[in-house]
Amino acid sequence: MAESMKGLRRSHRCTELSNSNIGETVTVMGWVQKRRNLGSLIFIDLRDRSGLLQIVFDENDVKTEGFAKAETLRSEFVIAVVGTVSKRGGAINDNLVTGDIEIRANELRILSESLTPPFPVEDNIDTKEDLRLKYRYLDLRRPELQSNIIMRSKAATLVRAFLAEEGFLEIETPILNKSTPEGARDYLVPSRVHPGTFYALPQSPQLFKQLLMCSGYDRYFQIAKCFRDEDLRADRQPEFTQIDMELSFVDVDDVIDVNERLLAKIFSEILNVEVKLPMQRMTWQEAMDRFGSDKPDTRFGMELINVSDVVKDCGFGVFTGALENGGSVRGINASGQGSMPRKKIDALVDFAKGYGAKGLAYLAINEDGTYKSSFTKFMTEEQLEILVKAMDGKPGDLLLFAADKNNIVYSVLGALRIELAQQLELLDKNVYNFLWVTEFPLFEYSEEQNRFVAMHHPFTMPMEEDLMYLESDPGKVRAKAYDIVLNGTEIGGGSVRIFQSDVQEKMFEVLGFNKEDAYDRFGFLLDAFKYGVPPHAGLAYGLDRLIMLMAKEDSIRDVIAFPKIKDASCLMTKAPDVVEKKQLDELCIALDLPEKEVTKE
RNA sequence: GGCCUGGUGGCUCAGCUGGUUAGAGCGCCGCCCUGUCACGGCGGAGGUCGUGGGUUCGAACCCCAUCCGGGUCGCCA
Repeated sequence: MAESMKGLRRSHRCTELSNSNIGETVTVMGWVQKRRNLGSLIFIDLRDRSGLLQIVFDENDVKTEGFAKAETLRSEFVIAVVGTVSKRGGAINDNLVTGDIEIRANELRILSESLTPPFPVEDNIDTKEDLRLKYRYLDLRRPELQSNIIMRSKAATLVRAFLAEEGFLEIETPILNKSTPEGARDYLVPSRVHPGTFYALPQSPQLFKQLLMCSGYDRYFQIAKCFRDEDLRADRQPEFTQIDMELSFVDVDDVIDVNERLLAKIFSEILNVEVKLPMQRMTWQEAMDRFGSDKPDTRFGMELINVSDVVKDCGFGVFTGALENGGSVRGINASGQGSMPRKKIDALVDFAKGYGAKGLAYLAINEDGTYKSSFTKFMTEEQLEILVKAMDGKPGDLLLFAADKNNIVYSVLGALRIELAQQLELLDKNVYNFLWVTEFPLFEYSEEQNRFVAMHHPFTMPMEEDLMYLESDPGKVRAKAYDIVLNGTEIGGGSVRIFQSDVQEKMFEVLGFNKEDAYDRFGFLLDAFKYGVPPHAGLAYGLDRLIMLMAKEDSIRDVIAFPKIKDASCLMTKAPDVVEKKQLDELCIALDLPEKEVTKE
């Protein structure tokens, strides 16, 4: 019995009304949040994206028929109400923006009825996420998600306005692309016109934005959808959004400068947080040495301390063995945690093993200055004392040590540091610590592939002073690459690009591509570089992660309208799904599946 | 692919070492109620304990398998 809204026009959103409108006749439309039926007086909280507004139905105002209709109202019905803005007849509700007014209804129309929703449409973190995602359209009605989505929209608008002001042009790049060899797995799209061939969805607009620089567009940006067919995480979705930009005739500092001002603008306008500029910077090596991470969370201390020199002659084989294998021994001081129960320490040891450690050595300093430790018996009193001193250990502290190859030590202690901070509740979501991490290594060695691979991507410019090592000692070469880190999350990254073909060719050599391979894959870019290419550099943000942190959420799913679950499927639409055989035939695709039948006739 | 964790009315949970009829709050339905806003009062409905198998006199609970979520490692240039 849905009614028409014919003849009515919404005059205000719920919270656009205030006591300055008292006496006015208005028309409001929205969803029934809640009804309170007192018998011959019915209160409704009306909800729209702006908030809540109380409607009161009194038979004297709304007539017998209208009142009877009001009695049938239930949660999530969509209604239109014509009535008079009035001062509240009862007490003021301080919890509502509109808590001092109400609408006395003269006319009610039920525009749409609703089933009882499967979960309450209110801020409520308890409902299981799979249910919320199955009914995402209801979940999205909740104020928390509405405010996240609205914040996201505001941020996008600000980005566009700011970058336009700075002379950037917004240019779209193709979604149907050529598959790239390195990097993440591509999502593939079969070509009907060219059977047996596939487009790839973009992992980022990287090559196109470089070409735009070649074409003279100077300063480009795009709020771009990107796709990577890899496993999901709380902060990783198979499709996500980048704020992507590229600039010509610039170097590292130019990119950093414009982006610091962009971030400051967004945080100021949306969160009213004033970001101090310039932001802190740190080289990759310093970040690893101090925090065991290339995206350090600088909201708390507990920094790594290298004690390799202190323990090099001790009797503890775990320590000396690691050093003999070219590794290191490092520790963190969980100050004040010396009385941590054995069970909890054991859990930390298990945690460390999850990151590749063979174990985790600990030393608790009791309040009386004595030690409780997993390795005291291997070291002399004097050696222990020097170690404790190196760690700045005080009574009541807990020292944790990892001994292994450097990359394992870094990753174990880096992760442990975050884990402890979480346990100790040291992470304040109201604090925003920005950090630029610079001078990343150009390559990392892949044990699996037995060769160097690009840490950022193969078009990243080496630092001038390291160019001489490009062939002789690639592992030593640092890149003009930078990440922007916020509270331990990488929210963006970029680099200065190679624009000289001889450097680019050397780069490909180190990566193990021969000239033909390189041309086959990136020939269009290499050719473009032959016709006049400006020095250029760029950066891309993960918009989802940025908004997640601004909204103080723990998952990017809470800032994406229609996210996918862990297995990359959508609980609401059931994508991905099988397709009709006819569609496959047209694409000349035959399936060769392990088991299940997958095609519906 | 590995590890950790969860699945009990619509929702959120409790349910002891395996023991009688599986409970609570909220929600839902009906009746009453003129100032509620966590409205109130009275009454009521609603459960294959994710699924399949096993152990047992007896299984929500133990075992095996499996399905569905979440976190994480690998992976993500």
